[in-house]
Amino acid sequence: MGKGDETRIAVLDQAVDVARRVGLSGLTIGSLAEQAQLSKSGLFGHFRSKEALQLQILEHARTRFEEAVARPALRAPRGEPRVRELFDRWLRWDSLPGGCPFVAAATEFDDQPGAVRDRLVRDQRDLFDMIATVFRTGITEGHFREDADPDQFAQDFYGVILARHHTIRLLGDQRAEARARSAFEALLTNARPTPSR
Amino acid sequence: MGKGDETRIAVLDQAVDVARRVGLSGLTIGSLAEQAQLSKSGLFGHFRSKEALQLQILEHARTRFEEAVARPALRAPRGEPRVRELFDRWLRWDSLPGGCPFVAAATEFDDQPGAVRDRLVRDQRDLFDMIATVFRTGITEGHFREDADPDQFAQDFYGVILARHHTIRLLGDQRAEARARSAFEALLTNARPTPSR
DNA sequence: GCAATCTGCGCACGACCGTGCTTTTCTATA
DNA sequence: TATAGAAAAGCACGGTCGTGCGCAGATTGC
Repeated sequence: MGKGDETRIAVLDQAVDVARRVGLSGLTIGSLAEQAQLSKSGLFGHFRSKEALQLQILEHARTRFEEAVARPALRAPRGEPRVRELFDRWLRWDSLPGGCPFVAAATEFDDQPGAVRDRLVRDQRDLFDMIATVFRTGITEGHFREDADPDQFAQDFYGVILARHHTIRLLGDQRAEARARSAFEALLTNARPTPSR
Repeated sequence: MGKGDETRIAVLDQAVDVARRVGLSGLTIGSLAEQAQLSKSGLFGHFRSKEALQLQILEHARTRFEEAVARPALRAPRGEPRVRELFDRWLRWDSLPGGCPFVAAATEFDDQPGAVRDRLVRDQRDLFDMIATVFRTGITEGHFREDADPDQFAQDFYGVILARHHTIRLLGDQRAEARARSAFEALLTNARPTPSR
């Protein structure tokens, strides 16, 4: 890895953090260069356009997410423990300063067609698929009902995270954390097989 | 109401629609003027700054929300019917082109201190309080358990709406609507008194 | 250790931003 | 209908945005 890639990655690291706070369009090349102690054109040279920069930021964020949330969760035992681990790590990921960058980006770009949006859609779809897949391991393990709907669970799961995200970030209400966990427990309870009597 | 107020309100009407799509900062005075068939300075004259414009947009959006969602819902019978009516109307409100403007604004400003954010916080808090209050009528009516937590319900309620918002707007998955309704039913079921056996 | 390539800087550009000031056009009232 | 006042336009400003070009210095492969 040459010097070029080195600084490019350093820039992306910072950029992801900035994107958490101000989003992908709020982010400006000038201010990013300042933070990275680079000239505007010096930084710009590494990416050929702002859109390319935004795409690389998304890619970088995804890598980070996989390292911090997805991959470790998949190492937990199949079924409910894995679902729990996923939820737990997701909350921690969303608790980093600025919150989950995908949430910010999704709200920004859901009405702006283009390559960034396309990429975002792909990532979001993968996220949902992952939740559903992890949930399915719980069905085959007998932790959850046979007739439970993994896609329904995925959407509900994400809703719990989003509600906590909004409540904590905007209202600053720390009790949102406990409520999210409580909502998650309710989700699991509803998914479990009804005890045969 | 003189001519001034007339056009000011017409501008705000359009501005709320634009804000749904691009948010409060994405919105620009120039493009807004073009849409309203006004000169940039002509439009600007009605608001003394962009921040003032953003604040008035929020106020206008809130008025619209109250007309379309809050007030009509409060006319439904106390308890579960009222909760249902609230949910139903909320979904319809979020289904307008661009989605709920508060969701967009909240994500934009949750990290940008200032008057806009302050206003947003107030509105969001009122929203949550309203949900909780409506839910409480269900407790006193005996539709919901005595020990149910209205604040928990409010956060869960909002989570269902947010998850649908994201899934439909970004992924374009129309099944999200049905899943949201299903999640809402589960919320209600969990809140009902356990049948005495 | 030299040469070639790569990295970063300085500078400038055109576009658009929010915002004022001045002038023209419209509106409402006496 | 004349006129005071409101509404809108015209124009210009300083600033910042993304982007391009040419050059100096650093890095790297032989």
